[in-house]
Amino acid sequence: MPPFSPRPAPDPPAHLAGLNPEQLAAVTAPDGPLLVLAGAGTGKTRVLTCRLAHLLIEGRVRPGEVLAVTFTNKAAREMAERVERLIGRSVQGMWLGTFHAMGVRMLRAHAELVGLAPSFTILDTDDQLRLLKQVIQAAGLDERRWPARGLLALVQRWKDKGWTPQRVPDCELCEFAMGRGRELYAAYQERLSALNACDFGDLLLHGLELLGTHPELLERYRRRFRVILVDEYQDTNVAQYLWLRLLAGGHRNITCVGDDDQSIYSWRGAEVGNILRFEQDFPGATVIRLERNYRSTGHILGAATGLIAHNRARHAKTLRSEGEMGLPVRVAGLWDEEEEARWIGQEIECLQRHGEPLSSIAVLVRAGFQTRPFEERFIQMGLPYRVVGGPRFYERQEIRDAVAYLRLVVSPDDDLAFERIVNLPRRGIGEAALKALHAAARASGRSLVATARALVLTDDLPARTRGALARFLDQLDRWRSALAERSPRALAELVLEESGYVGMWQAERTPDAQGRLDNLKGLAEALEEFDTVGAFLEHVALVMDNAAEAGGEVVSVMTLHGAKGLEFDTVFLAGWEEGLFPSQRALDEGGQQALEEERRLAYVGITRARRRCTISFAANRRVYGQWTSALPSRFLDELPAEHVEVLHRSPRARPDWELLGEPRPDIRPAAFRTARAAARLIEGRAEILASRPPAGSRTFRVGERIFHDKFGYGRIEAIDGDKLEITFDKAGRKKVVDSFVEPA
DNA sequence: GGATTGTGTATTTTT
DNA sequence: TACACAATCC
Repeated sequence: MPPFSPRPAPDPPAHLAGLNPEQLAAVTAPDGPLLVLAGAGTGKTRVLTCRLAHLLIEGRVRPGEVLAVTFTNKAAREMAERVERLIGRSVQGMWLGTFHAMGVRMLRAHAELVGLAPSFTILDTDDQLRLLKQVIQAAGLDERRWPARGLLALVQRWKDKGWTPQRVPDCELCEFAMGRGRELYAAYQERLSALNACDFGDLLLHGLELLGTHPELLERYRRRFRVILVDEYQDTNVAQYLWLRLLAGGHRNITCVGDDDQSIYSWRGAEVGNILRFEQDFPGATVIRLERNYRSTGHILGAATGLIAHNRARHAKTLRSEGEMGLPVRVAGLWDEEEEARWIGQEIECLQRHGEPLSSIAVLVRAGFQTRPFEERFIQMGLPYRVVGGPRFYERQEIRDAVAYLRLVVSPDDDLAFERIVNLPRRGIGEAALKALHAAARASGRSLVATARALVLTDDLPARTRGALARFLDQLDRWRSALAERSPRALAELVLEESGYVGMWQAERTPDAQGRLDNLKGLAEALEEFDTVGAFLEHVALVMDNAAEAGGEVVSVMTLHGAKGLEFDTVFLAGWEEGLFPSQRALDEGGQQALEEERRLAYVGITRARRRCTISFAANRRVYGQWTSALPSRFLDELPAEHVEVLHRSPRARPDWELLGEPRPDIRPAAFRTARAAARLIEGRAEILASRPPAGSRTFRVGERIFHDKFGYGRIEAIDGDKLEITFDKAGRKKVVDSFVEPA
């Protein structure tokens, strides 16, 4: 060993190792307001978790003094895990979770201050709709003209803005039921508190009311939460923003991390303005930009930044790639959605054959219904896939029913749960009986179950109904007494079995009945993890998680919204057509703002890709069963040409061939596994081989007669570049791209 | 009280 | 096209 070795620079503490200078600055920033503008793939989550860990390790704050909020349970879980790994102990005592989870926690502690009992229930969407429907009926309005759905959307929007009924400005009122919106909203709130219930919006709205009207309480929480951290700040709505501002108002130790370019939830109340205005809200705030992207290759990043540069309302950021340029973003035009699915399926098979894991591949679409052609094709091919974010476990009908049973057993006065399942399975307690019950309940001011107990002792109901109701109440009592004796799981099994609910599905002969029974079994299993049924119900209300999150060797198919926060080596962005993406709705109603949000969505999509990004559009698409033609999305024109390769429909259906390793003979395309599938594949190939020549290769004249595969014969009315306006003999006037048209 | 026909309407979605 | 819901009939 040499006698004198130069003293090595002290290693940074383990939790700070590997951070770049900007990240380090954000992590170690002093107290006070801090905004971290973190572009896509710049290590946003890492900075947030490291900062929290750093503050704890340095002893600047104790776990019990931290409030850390996220938007999803998944993000909260991830954050907890990562912080625990960094600090080497549990985050016990910390307030770490979603806005809503933190809201309930606060509200349970002070429920009586907003007129609720601490055991209040949290309603799901179904309950809300049922309640609103009742409110609309009670107001004597025509339910068809003023549907509960519309009122729900409106009330939700108002709550997102932090408005109680009194605070709704007059100008908002013309929208619903000739200005009666506020009155209906107020009636709904009254019903909620009569039921000792809250909807999701209330979890924050009540909290806001609580802190706003009880200064001593606010002071207490301000002292308690010495440090506040917020993830995805661009997604906060006004209520959440006000809540944070109240809590951070004293010490102003608030760190917000977000990216205005990834704000895609304005339709759910998110206000990009919150992040754009941070420096005004917290004067003297430190703003740190993270602009080094570690995720995507140069071409992908170039395409994404070039696209987003078309937006005006944004914090200017310049994302830089650290790595190689990689492959340009490919753009492919296909004939219709089926061909699009076929082509992408084939591309994926090719990747798979060259050793790419399917789990590193995703197909992203604008709207849920677009997953269908992909599912059909992938099933046909035998390509393993998963639609991520479809109907969520706890939103399934059978699960909600089962949960309603449990709710009713735990709290007999839960009217909404009662209504949901009194006659499910059929017990002969129909609409008429329910109506009578309702009337009596209103008169006595008691719950439906309590009213029913009284009513079965009288002659007010027909004997048959009375018997049925009495039997049901009896069962309820038995289940309730079993509550103390049995484990949550055993209780659920008892209730679902004895009520005949399981039997109802067993008797059903529809193909999905077995799936529902499996789900019920899954529910029972989920109950194992809870000590009490009550704890489980709280979990269900707050954590509408996707079950089966566990990955496998499958391709992910999901919406662009669902893909936020995820990344894949290979991404296919399908359906880039005017009217679909950007969506018609955004185009029609939202003006510039909505268009910019669609563009941000496109930006989110492209930046999900690490190495390969392919965008496709179809010339024809079935919309509500009608064939419609569409033009390529304007976003395609906005991609900088130097980062894009337009694929012409050539026989070379072999993407990225040279960049990938040698074909692995042991992985055969799935389609070759069966002879029938092979035949289909050949069919698919043949179509691509025989496809029309590339756009612009043929010239047309106005007035020329043409033929179009889907619309038949027609006459060219106008020409705009490669777009033709054609009056079809059968299908009417349409705009189509010239490559899909041939001379008659 | 329950089955059947007809009508209307369709993004994005976490909690 | 598909599905959910409401009015209608038995």
